[in-house]
Amino acid sequence: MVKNRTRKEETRRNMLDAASRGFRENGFAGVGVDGIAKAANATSGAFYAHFGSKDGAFRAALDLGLDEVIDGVPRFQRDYGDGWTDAFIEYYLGRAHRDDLACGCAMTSLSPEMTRADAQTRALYDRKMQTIATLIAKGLPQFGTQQQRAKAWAFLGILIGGLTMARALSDDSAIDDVSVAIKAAAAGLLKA
Amino acid sequence: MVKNRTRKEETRRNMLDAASRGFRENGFAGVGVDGIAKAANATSGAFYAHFGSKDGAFRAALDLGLDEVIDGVPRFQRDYGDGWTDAFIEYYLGRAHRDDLACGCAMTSLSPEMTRADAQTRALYDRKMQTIATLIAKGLPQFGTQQQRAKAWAFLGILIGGLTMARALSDDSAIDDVSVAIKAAAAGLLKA
DNA sequence: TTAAAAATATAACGAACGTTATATAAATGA
DNA sequence: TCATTTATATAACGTTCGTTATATTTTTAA
Repeated sequence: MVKNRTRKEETRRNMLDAASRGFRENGFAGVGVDGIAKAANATSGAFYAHFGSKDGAFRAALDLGLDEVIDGVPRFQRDYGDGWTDAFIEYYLGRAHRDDLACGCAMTSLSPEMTRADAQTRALYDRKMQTIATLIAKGLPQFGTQQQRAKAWAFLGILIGGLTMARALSDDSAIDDVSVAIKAAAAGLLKA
Repeated sequence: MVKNRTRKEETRRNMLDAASRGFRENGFAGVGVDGIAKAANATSGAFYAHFGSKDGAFRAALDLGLDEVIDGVPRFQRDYGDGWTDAFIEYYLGRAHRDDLACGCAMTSLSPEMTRADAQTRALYDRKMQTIATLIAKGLPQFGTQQQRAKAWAFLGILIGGLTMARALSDDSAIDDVSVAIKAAAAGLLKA
């Protein structure tokens, strides 16, 4: 029983990993069920047993990806204290995260896909993004909850847009210009 | 000769329009050559005669889409003078632009596709984005060219990320919260 | 050890994919 | 008007798409 549960869950985890990478790198329409299954050393049969549909797998990947943010933000807040936003900005637009298309933040890679997602998936996105905004707002110096929340949304917006733009560019010095500018502006808008 | 040229160019324009809409709404992988051709009341034969490949059509759509920005920014600057940035922000995150997935700004809809585009297309993106940044920087109050350019990049980043997030959300009040917050932050980062 | 159940693999479906080759239609220049 | 060129349509290529049905393997419970 334990062995079975372990084996089954490992297959699922491998496929969820492959789906997460695939959807982030290639978008929902850019990767196929067979491709995801093959990347996880499995087959489409196992894929459908676990996720029911391609949309189901995308939803699971989105769920996991946004949970990584929900887990990550409090970790930054715990590890860096008041300077957590600077550390987070540095990480988010740093080279390592910028270059990691397959495992980077789900907010940047999957948000553009939401306009094409089904209602259930979009509802999930809404809920998780609200949670993320709340977590960020709690970590900002208090100027009243409303202003905190507005700054949290702006913070998310500039990070997502900045990373998207930096990744879209090819020229190294342009990428650097954008990264530096976004970092400064993201820090600045929290202080204002 | 004139009639022929007109007819040919009209077919091309129809297909370029359909490609622009299709790629923005569904992403590069989310729409097919036959679908684009059919949406333009044409066939794949004409498509390949005009664009050579699907990548070629995407490149043409990107080219046109970023040119719309390159034409639009100076128009805002001419029409609104010093207040052009506020007008631009209001337009960019306004309901009409937010809801118009098919014809909205190419920067927001196509930037996420660039990581998967070929080298030629990415080089085109680089060039046009530099042009756009320059146009925006020229319209900002002078604090030295370097700071202007940094602010231009940050301005683009927060608009792209903010619009992406607003479009990704489903709940109307959440969309409103994000839009309001992004508008204020975008205006604020230019004044700082 | 063996029957029952659960997990995974295989095979097949019609449809759509990007692309090429060829056929038809339209426009051009003599 | 009539041959020639150009633009567009049609047909077909092999491949991959998401999904289902069925077969096989693995695990579980007795």
